Order: sequence, then structure tokens, then C-alpha cells
Amino acid sequence: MTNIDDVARLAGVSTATVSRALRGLPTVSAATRRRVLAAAEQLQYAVSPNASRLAGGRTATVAVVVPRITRWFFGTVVEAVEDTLHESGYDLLLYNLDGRERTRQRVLRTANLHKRVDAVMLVATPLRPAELTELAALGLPGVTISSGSRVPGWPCVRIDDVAAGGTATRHLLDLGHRRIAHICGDPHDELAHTTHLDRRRGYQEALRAAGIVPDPGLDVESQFTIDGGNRATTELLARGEPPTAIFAACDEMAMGAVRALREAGLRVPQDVSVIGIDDHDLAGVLGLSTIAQPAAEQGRLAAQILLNPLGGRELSPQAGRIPDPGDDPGAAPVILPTRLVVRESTAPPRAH
Amino acid sequence: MTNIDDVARLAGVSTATVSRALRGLPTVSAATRRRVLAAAEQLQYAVSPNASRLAGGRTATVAVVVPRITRWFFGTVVEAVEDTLHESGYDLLLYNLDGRERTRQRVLRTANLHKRVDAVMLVATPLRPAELTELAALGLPGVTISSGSRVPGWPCVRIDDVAAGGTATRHLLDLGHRRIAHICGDPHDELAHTTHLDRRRGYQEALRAAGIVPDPGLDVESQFTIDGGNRATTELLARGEPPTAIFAACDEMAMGAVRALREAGLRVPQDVSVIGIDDHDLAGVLGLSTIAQPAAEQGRLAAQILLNPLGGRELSPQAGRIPDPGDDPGAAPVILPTRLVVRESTAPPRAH
DNA sequence: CTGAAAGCGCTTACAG
DNA sequence: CTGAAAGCGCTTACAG
Repeated sequence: MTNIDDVARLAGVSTATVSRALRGLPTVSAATRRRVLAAAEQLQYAVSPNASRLAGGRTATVAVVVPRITRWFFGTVVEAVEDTLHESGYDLLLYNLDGRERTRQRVLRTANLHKRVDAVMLVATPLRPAELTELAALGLPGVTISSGSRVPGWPCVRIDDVAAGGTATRHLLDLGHRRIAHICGDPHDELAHTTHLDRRRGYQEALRAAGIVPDPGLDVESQFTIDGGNRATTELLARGEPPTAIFAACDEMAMGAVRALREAGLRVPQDVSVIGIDDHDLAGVLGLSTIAQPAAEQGRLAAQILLNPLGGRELSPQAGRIPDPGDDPGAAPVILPTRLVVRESTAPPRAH
Repeated sequence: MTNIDDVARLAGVSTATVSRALRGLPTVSAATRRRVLAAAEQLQYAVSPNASRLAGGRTATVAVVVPRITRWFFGTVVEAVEDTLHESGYDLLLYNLDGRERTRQRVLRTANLHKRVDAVMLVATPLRPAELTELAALGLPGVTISSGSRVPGWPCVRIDDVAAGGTATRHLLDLGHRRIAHICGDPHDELAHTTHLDRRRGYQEALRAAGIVPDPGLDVESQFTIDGGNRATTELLARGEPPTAIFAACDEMAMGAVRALREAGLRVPQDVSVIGIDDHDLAGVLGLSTIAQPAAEQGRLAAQILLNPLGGRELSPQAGRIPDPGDDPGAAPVILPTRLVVRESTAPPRAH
């Protein structure tokens, strides 16, 4: 395996010069650079990332933590992040929590991040207080996406979940619905995941603004999955007179709701309207009305914020800051817009 | 940042002994090991991966290459692979091709894999002859999943695509269908992706076995996506009398087909039956009949095959072999079983 | 079972 | 603009 000495010998320069020429540092004459590049090319030389990182003190790697890579939002975010990072020469170390305590520890414990990555991206990952302390103590730059814990000094990219919940609910109100149910959230989430709380708040505020008192009997908690939506809807129907519309906290739950309604012999939207949040890949196929959120853009923007401070080639301990003027740690999150997409799953309630 | 010298000093041993004790090598006395572990714990010591890899010559990292992480099959495979690798202390470097030439080069060129990973996993990735040569020249162990190129000496985990296509088609034949269309494949795929060819072969063989001559007019090529299925079906309907059933090469295409049929005013399954391959997360929601394939199992098994040879802690140049007796490079692929899942999208054709 | 020493392949002040 | 030398933080023969 050819190393830097081989290249230096062939080019007739020192290894220091090879290192500089290959990294494009300005302090190398054009002629020398040409010779070095030619030698490297001829020898098929590839720099050893480990040696480079050890000597240089930078890992050129970012840890990306997601709850479940197979869910639409997280897969889409990771794809955009991966693209942006690789573009700048950074590697992406993927941590898929998948509800396993062991994985949480692997990722979040000092020992594992230590010396291994230059920065951390947390996607919708709520941390326990102790974990948060540990992470902050590392002094790494980082960024968070969507809900979950804020880390002191780390910027955050997200949508306004309260507004999204409000828009979805108002769409149903505008169609004439009054009995609007909400399915959402994970009741057993010890980790204070705030997404479902925010979206519910948007729902309740929209109802109140329309003069409707939110009915707890029309509000069912479950999980952010197809199955969760299915179960919540089944439970809802078991409680008595069905609502004329359901606002599901995400498209995957909405899909489960559609399924449950159909199995109960109710038609969508003739008997019950359904709206979700996301604009999942399959929302179009299913004709699902939804509040579209820009998942890829959130990933891309968060990655850029991470890379920006030092020209996209380096990360310093100060890297975790939004490059805008007026920026400071703990600054307000960067909010990306959402958009109502009306398809076939929502319609006015039947006249009775 | 505390290093191995700090630990050695505190424990009163050499750095060599610290290294051995921490890695659990057997040549350390119990008492010494205890002291070292205590010292490491007390100092919150974490080994530097880069230094360890540079000195040890192993990267403890596997490159995983997928066409698109956001597609169901690939996301599910990666999730299982990640779990298995992390379990054994390996990192996963994700490469998401996403049709971009640049990314192909990043991954596949010697320069990038060189010194960076211990092994490579190719998921349904077809390689050009030159790329194949380059990859083989690296002498790395590896494994392939699903279709795509076989690399000499690398084992392969997959399903039998011909059989899957046959089973899907026979299900439709058994229901009484005779005019069975097929939508599949990417006509512009210069990379000889064989999945669609195999599944089509299963389709054609099943038809012939039933005494039916495959009709090219009922066979439309498109892409392995929802949109592809949508377009292929629209094209199919434009050709004249619709088939009574459609076999789509994957569930995402089948979903697109269902959508296109519905938009054309045709009911599924009353007017046209639809079956896919995969058992996508949403196949149940959509009531889609399909041939289920074990995506997570393929990922898990492939990762285990990669890790197995040296007890899951190391990889050698010989690591890319199936650990079974009778094993040799170029051996037959490990075939995992598929299973017909009948839901609501397939039914007997209407009597005319 | 343990240690001293060399070495992995780079990058970075420092000096010129 | 370029080079000699030290150093990054480990692991691995080698010797005992």
C-alpha cells in the first residue's frame, strides 16, 4: 500500500510538501503541486484517514442520531444530510436508536463520541437530563433537527409543530367539521418528546378559536406509527359516536386511521375525513390530505449550518453556531415553513 | 483529553499492558486487569479510534452501499445491518448512491475505500466491469445482498427472484386470470440490474407452464418506484383492452399501479387484480397482496457472515467467506425464502 | 504475565 | 515556498 513517503520520493520533495500540496494549501508553488499530484496519481496514492485524523486532530466525521431510519421522516433527513456531508468530504456515522437502551448508551456516552467525531446531529432525539449533561460536557459542536432536546449552544432546525397542528385543524373546521378527533403521541414516552404535545396544542387552540371546547373523549394517544394510528382509531370508534374528522399527528398514523376506518365500514372522506402531517412519499398514492413539511431541506440546512463556520472543510468547537449575525447559543430555532396539501381524504361532513 | 499514558501511570503499568487489559486479551493477570480497568474508569478514559486503527491496522468499520436509503427494502436492510455491526463493535459508513455518479466514484474508487474500511457490503448495487475490477483488486472482504454484481470471492445473500415472480404469477393464474400484465424494470439501466429480469423470467415461465404465450403488449418497463408503477400502468391502459391482473415487480410499483387504476376508474380487485413483491410496511394498510421477502433477515445474515470468521471482533482478508463447510469463493448464494401473502388486491376475474 | 521500543502514516509548528 | 523533526495515541513483535 503506497504511502506519503513513496509519493514524496517520486516527486522529489518532503512529505510535508506532499501533505500540503494534496490538501490544496496555498503555500505550495504551482510547479511543485503539479509534480506532487502527478506522483500521487501515478502511484494511486490515497491518504490514510486514520493517520490524517490522528495527526491533524480532526475526524472529518459527523455522528447522526435518529430514532428509526426506516420511518419516512428520518430516512429522508438522513439522505439529505449524507449528501451534504459527503459533498464536503465528511463521513457520516449512523446511529439508529430503534428504542434500544444499549444503542442510546453507545451513542450518548462520552466514551463513544470522544475522539471519534467532530460534531453531532440529533434528529428528534429527546435526551434524559444526565445524558444532556454528558453531551454538553463534551464541548462538541452540534445541531438538532425537529423536536427532542435542545442542547445548550447548538442551533436547531425544525418546523413549527403548533402551527402545523393548527393549520390541519383549521382545514377541517373550514370544511364545516365540528366533531374533530385527534390521534397522536406516545403516552409511555418518558423522554418528554414534545412533538405530539405541540401538535395537540395547535389542534386545541384552533378548536377554541372556533368556539369549540376540546373533548378529551375525542383525543386518543398512541404511537407515531401505522399500527399506532390503527389502534388509536379503533379505540376512538369503540368510545361511541364517531367523529366526522380525524387529525392524525403524522401521516403514518393517518394511514393507520384510514385502514381502521375502512375496516369498521366507514368511508373516507364521505363518513370521516382524515388529515395528517408530513407529506409522506405515499400520501399521494393514498390520496391523503396533509400538512407537508420539508424533511430533506431540514436535513440539508442543518448539515450546512454544521459545516459552514469554517468553510465546510473544518469544524471547530465554535462550529455549532448559526452563521447569521445576532446569532448566539440558545438562539431561536430556524423554522422552516409547512404547507397544506388537500387531497381526497378530507371533505365537508355529510349533512345529517 | 486523557490518553493511554495517563491510565498507565495511574495503574502503575506500561501502556502495552493497558492496551492489552482494555482489549480483554488473555495475557493479563486478573489483578492487573482490575487495576487498569479501575484507572480507566476513574479517568473516564476512551481509546482513540484513529490511533488504535492506525497502529492496529484495522478500522472496525464496514462500508455499506445502497441505491437509496429512503426505499423500503434498503432502509430495512440497513437498519438490521447497523444493529448487527454495532453489536460487534463495528461502525457503519453509509453510502447512499441515489443515482449520482459522484457518489459512485467516492465509494467505488480504490482511493476512498483504501485504508478506510475493513469490509464492504453491496446492497443491490450493480457495478461496471471497471469498477468490479477495482473493487476486487482491493482484496477486501465483502458480501453482496440481493441482486447486482457478484464480486469474486464474496458471498451473497438474497431471495430467488425467479421463484418470487413465478409464485406471484401463479397466484393470479390460480384465481383464473389469463390476461396478466407485468410492470417492472428500468429500461435505461446500463448497469445490468438483474432483479427485474429475474422476476420477469419467473412471470414468463409461469405463464408458459399454464399454456399462455407471454404477450409483449402486456409487459411494460418503468422504474422501481411508485411513480414508475403509476406511469407503467397508465401506459398499459393506453395500449387498449386492460388486463384483468397486474403483477408488479415490487410493492412500490404495485402501489403506483393501484393509484393509476383508480384514477382510470377501474376498481381493485373487482376490475383489475394487483400483486407486488416485498411486503412493504404499507402493503398491509393498502390491502396489497404480495410476495413477502425477509429484508431485515437478509441484512442481519449478511452482516453476520462478514463478522463471523474471526469471532465477530476482527476481519481478515479471508473474512468474506460463508463459514459453512463446502464453502468456497464464488459459492452459490444463500437463498432466503419468500412467502405469498394474500390480501384484498387480488380476486378472481369478473365473469364476462 | 509484563515492559521498552519501534512503528503505524500522517500533520504541524519551527526555522529558513 | 520548502524541509527536518517532533508528535498524534495507540498496538505489536521482541525479549524476558
